[in-house]
Amino acid sequence: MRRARRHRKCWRRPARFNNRLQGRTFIPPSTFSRWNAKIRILEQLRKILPITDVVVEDVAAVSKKNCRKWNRNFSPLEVGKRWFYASIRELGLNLSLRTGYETKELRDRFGLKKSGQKDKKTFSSHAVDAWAMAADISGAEHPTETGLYYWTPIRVHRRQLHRFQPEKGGIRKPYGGTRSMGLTRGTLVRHIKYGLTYIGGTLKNRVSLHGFGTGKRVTQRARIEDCTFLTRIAWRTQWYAGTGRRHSSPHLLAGVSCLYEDESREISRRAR
DNA sequence: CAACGTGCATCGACGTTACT
DNA sequence: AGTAACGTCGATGCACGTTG
Repeated sequence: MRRARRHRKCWRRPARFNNRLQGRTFIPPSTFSRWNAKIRILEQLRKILPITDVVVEDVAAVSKKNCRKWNRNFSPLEVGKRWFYASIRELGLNLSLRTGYETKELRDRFGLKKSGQKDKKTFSSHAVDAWAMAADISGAEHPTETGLYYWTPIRVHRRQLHRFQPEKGGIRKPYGGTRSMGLTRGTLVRHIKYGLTYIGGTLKNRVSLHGFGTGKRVTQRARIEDCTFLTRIAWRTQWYAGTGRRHSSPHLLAGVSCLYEDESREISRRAR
């Protein structure tokens, strides 16, 4: 399928003759994407917080025996890590590393417990280790916030652009892709009825809208005229309030990212 | 033993269809 | 018009067997 496409004429395709690595190391695209996502989060956080240090739990790669060279130079984890660490330093941040064992010791020192239930979106299952490592650098004594902010990348299907099975008449319907009716998928929108949502797929001159917090499809037949376009987003974000502690500061509403401060202000104003 | 292929289950996204 | 369910597809992870 994709192989066939490679041989087709494609006048939009820009010249690719000058895309050699030129001394840079190769990172597999999927690896790059994952690590780069963390860097982008870091860059966003830096816009609203005075970050000076970054602590990372340095995970040991599963090494293949008798393959020292592979382990060092080719293991996606090793390559990704090296790229990640270098990127952090390039941002002008101090980078510290901790091993998994050190992290556990820190956790014990702070008297914190870790929960293995990763499906529970709680501080103790996802954030303790990060907090303990950060506290080791910053000197914090106990967690003051146990809420969680979830960032989920909005995924679009780019590879398959048509259904595999042709309709009657031999025409394959469009499927996936990054645009719906000329709009970029993932564009944040305010709909007359459904509110803060983002653009998903399309059907018969209508678009699907997905809830900003949950990503759940709320409608499939939204008219474009009913939408106010706000901005393009690459993540959906959701706030999980910590339990057993009241927040002194008015926290953001579920699903409202700090990137869109105007939006959240507007929404909390309405909620009041 | 590592490397690879295969089958299976699961998840989420997408577009269609049936029902109210 | 609104909703729910459905089938298809891509992505992923796992267990298992085969190969060299």
